[in-house]
Amino acid sequence: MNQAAASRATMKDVAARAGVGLATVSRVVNGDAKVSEKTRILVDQAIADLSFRRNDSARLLRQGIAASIGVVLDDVADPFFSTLNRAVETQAIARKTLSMTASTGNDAAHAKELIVALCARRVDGLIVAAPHGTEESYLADEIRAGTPVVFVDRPPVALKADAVLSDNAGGARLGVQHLIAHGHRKIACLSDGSNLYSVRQRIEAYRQALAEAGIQAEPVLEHSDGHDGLDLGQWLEAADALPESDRPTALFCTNSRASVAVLRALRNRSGAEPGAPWPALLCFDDFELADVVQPGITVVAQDPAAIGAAAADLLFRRLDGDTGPASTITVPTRLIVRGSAETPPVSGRR
Amino acid sequence: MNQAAASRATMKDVAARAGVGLATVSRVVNGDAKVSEKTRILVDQAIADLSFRRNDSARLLRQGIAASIGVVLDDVADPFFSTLNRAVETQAIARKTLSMTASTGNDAAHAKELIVALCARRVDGLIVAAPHGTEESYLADEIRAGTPVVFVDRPPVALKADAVLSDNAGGARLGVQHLIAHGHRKIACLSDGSNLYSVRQRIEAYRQALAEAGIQAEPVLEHSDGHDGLDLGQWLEAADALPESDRPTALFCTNSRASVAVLRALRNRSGAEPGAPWPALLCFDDFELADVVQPGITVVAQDPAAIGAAAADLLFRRLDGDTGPASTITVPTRLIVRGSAETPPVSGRR
DNA sequence: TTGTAGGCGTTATCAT
DNA sequence: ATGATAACGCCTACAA
Repeated sequence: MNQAAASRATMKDVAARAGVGLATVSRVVNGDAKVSEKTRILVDQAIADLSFRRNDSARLLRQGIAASIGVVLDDVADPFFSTLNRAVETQAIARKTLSMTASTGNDAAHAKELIVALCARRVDGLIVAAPHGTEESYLADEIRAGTPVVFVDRPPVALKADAVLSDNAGGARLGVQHLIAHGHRKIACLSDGSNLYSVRQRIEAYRQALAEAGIQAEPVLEHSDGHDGLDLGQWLEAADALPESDRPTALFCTNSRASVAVLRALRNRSGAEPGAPWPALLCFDDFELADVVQPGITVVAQDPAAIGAAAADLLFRRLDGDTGPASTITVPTRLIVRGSAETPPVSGRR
Repeated sequence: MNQAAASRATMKDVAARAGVGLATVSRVVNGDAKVSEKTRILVDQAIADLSFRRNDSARLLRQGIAASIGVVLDDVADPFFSTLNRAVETQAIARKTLSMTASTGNDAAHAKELIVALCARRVDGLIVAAPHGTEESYLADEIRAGTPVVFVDRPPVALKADAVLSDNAGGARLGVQHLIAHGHRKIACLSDGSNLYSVRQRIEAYRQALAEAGIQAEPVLEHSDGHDGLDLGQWLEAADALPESDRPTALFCTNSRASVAVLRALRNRSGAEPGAPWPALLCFDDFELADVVQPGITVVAQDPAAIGAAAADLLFRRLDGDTGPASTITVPTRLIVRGSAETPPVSGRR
């Protein structure tokens, strides 16, 4: 019965069984017009008998393409990147292209290994969120060698290449202005991941928005991981202990990790009764259940699906032969008002 | 300068430039011992000059392996599957194996296309969450042809193959018992995705737990999508309108989509003041911020990372030649108490 | 319409 | 130690 467990039948086998030439089998398999009905049936029978399936790896090697792309992201389990990844995958599948995904863990050395491995497989192209500290020279080599690369979430630093980014500056600015419009002047800026390009952009925009509104920036109100030896919870405790006139009345979280940390800390505020008032809160990056938390969290939402789709578009355009200059696409962000940021500046007694 | 933009250098090119034979280049590239220092330097130089990089696709074709696996899941953007995916990827990378992921959207026909495409690429093996309605015959063919398949999240129905599952029954049973232990007898069972194997298992366990406790199952208290024409919000409204003696005092959500819907509905309960009491709530499947919502949501947590790791383990064991009988691994679930389920049965007046 | 032969970029088996 | 040469499984002129 199941005689062959190890190796699959090849076209040669099919040709032999059908008593025809190799090329004829190829023609049948590819639906090539010129083959007589008689031999087609013969071949189809042999194919069925041997349950032959064309080996696409061999086919693609011969044709010099891979019909697959590499997708290199910080972490495919992260909601932002997984959504981006899904959008890329959808575009790819529509073009009969498979995607090989790999997570860098934000480690530049690991990223390099992955990218090199992908290029060694001769993927048709690459979509990359390059970790901080990536030496781009090897990427430049790959691009020159003919593997187009589209950067996502962070632009290349010393490289002219396509990129798709969130409107970090615009979004952050809008968010901070929103807080200012609601009367806040003491606005803290909280970050976890301050070596990330996107986060740095947002912090910069925060400062600028303050300046534009004629508000003096105060370093005490800025907290980034690893900059003052405190974690976010400790920082909030310290802020609570500030004299009322210095205490922040609003919190701007520049990324979701900071947001989650802040939400947890606020939730567990020592000695607070359940309904104690929160400072105004505005988070960059939307998250599931942001509308369910009490109060609903106002956010500047990114659109990871749009980023992924745009990146795939760009990449496939290159694969289709577009040799135009490198372009950078900025994907808009959106302010979603849910209540947490629309409170007046009363410094919540804790 | 950049003369070659189109095609990369091949070993043949390197051999020519170094003035050596093809085989020698191969030896150098692979660090094969027997090659003189002199020629090695020569070849290395040529490699550098041409910035040659071995084409792994060709190499792997020759060696008859793919060094890559296929990962077919409902949706790589779903938190459960993306975490599972990440775990698989980690194991794969450790074995110098790349993973090609593909999302089925829970569509059996699409899943088949993806799997067939993956097998045509001759992936070494497959990790699959098969959509409901999958005809398994073609999978059986692939397995017979030598591509091992490990099922995740749902077992094969008419197939003897490896599988890694959550302890759906045990977890659901534990959860319902927890509610019962807190005095509840009117426990609703809410599902969104009732054609999913896992959800069906949980519903079944819910019924059994009730029966074991001597509680009469009441169909009115069970709601599944598409079974009564109501969405979850409407169902909750209807439940609120029930006479107090029939009204559920506790809610058991069998999956995260139901959980989210319920959380939203409870949050927006018509005419409820912010602090209005909730019924006891217990959700199957953990989620980010489950501890931040007020009250914290008690859940039966799954361990998608463990599932992914176990599946990869199983698959690689097969690839290493294990021909033992198919095994099914059940990954334990864990009850995480956070407050939402530990309230006595007072039917919250809305 | 059909078959033969050469090649895609490697590796593996022979000799030398 | 090194080099031809034949595979791997397929596609594609070119012939027949």
